[in-house]
Amino acid sequence: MKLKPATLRDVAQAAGVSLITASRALGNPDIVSAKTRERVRQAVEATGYIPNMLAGGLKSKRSLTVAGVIPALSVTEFLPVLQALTSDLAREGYQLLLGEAGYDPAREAAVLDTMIGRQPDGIVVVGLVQTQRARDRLRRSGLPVVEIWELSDRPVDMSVGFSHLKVGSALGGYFVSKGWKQVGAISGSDPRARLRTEGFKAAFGGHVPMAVVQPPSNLERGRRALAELLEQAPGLEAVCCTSDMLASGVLTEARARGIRVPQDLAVCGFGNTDFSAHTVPSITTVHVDGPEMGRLAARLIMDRCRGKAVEQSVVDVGFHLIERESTGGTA
Amino acid sequence: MKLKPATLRDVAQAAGVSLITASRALGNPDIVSAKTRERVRQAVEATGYIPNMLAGGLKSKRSLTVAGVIPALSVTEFLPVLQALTSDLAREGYQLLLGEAGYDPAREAAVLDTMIGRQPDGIVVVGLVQTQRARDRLRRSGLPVVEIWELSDRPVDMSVGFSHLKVGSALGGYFVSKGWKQVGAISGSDPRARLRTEGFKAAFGGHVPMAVVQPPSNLERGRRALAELLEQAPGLEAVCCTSDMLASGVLTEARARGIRVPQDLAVCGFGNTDFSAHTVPSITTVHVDGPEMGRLAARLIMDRCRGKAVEQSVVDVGFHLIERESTGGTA
DNA sequence: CTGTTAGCGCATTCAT
DNA sequence: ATGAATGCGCTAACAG
Repeated sequence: MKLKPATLRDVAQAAGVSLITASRALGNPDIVSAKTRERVRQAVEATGYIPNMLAGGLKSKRSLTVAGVIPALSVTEFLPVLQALTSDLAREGYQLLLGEAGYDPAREAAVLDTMIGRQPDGIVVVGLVQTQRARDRLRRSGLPVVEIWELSDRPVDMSVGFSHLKVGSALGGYFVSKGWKQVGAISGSDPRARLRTEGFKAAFGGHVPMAVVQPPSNLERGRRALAELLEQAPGLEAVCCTSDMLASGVLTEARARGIRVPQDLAVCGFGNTDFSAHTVPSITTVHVDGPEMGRLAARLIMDRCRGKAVEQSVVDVGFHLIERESTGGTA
Repeated sequence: MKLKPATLRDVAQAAGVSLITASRALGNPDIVSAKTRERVRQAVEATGYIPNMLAGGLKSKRSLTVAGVIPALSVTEFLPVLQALTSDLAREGYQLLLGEAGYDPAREAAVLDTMIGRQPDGIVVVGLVQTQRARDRLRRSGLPVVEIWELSDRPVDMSVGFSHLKVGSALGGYFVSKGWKQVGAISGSDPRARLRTEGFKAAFGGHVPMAVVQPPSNLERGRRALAELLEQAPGLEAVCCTSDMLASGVLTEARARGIRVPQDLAVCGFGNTDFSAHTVPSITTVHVDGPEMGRLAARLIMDRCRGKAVEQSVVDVGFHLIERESTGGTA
């Protein structure tokens, strides 16, 4: 046990080579003789050397770090994205620096600033960057930036996502095609959920009874929201929820009240969360490919780091509706 | 839009002071005259300066970064911990560097090495550090390390958690006190779930029909596990699951089969996940305080960074059983 | 293939 | 209260 952690100088000394040779043996092994490489390897082992990436990054301008900013960790719909991002980056030796923006523009701007200060090699933001100031500072940083989970016609840099408005329209169109008239919406309060709900309502001329759910969108609030909605609209035939968890709450509350789904009430969710196929009845929902978005974001950033020109800076990953029992489907 | 991001030198120039005065105006504002401070502030604004924390950290040995290593992001039981950790750290200006160990000792060791290399001011590991080599290297790094979510009698450094074995024993004792004889267990395959199941089985002399669920522990696998268990033990009276999601799957499968819970089959889960109180029937479970563990870990690390001696290096946060309808309770 | 020189951007000595 | 020098640990140039 040494008091001072070993530095590259110690390794070089132990291996009997110069500092830079040791550096190359580790970072660029091909341009060093096999013998030297081996001696350095042994010296590393002997000294317990762990490279100081702060120093390396300062000099080389590559910190092998990517910043990820997410509205809230508690919102499980973002987890698949985060996970794909983390593991794809890790595979290339990059580590994720995590920040929570808390659905608060000022907080987001502050988080992005501290991120930039840590000199990541790229930044992934879940959602669109909200303040103009933050957008400017991101641009000025010159870093690759990917806004994810939502599409922007004018992204800070790159964008990977899907249209929430179109998701809502698709659901609205589906409800219309089913012939339901007395419909309702249960919507999360965040901007993207609202956007989906807007799209849905538009299919019914914009006038639809609605319950808004403050975060977190959990089972309990889904139950309460249905209760609320039924007071507003006792003849409710079908309800569109902005998350599968809310839909699951609706199923639960309906069951507790003896309302049959889908015979008395049709229900749909959003997210194709893993449980949604296995509830009773299974939940009709919209699938979006979170892992794919994470992977794409990782790829775009890696490509940019390696100087590859990115052909497409806005990627629409789309979505698709999955019809299940909760709206009369068979799956 | 400048091509080169502004450095402290640019700020100093713009403010008409020396580099170090600018540095102090930002990092140590009290020891600088109010006038100077204001001029520097304006220069910062004008230049769009964002401090390079790699450089600052290299010199000052404080990176304002804490590493967090988690088995898998997809395991939702760890999210409350992560969230509390992230937000508590953010409040003090620290950012979380996230790593996934993937339930793989070699991977864990590798992740920890790259973490150490990034010179964090502390490291939080969910679970016990698995390899001796990693433990040694962590010790040698001299960094504050908190192992969380599990207790260790011989932690690398500090430990905040609870005894999984005792959780199992408590559940076993509870089942015994209810007079159930034909009991079964549905257990996740990770070491901690197994430990809880061991504790449970011990209360029944160790011989209990069991289904082991590979990750992820989701609703579907809970359903299948019950089906499996019922083949082994058709007379099953009560089943103990290592997560609420599995328990929820059991409820679902039971309902699909016309098995009444709790009359025909009692069920318990683990984690007091937010939905568990609101399913029908509500799920008897074990509550552990994830956020508290996250907060404690953050506090221990912050304290250590500030040179405060930590009085208690192993903290047992305990747990408690919450009796609900799925085992005949009333909540 | 290897070594020498010179910084990366900042904060910690010292000095004034 | 301010400033000048020095070096954190490493790598990109260039040389040999």
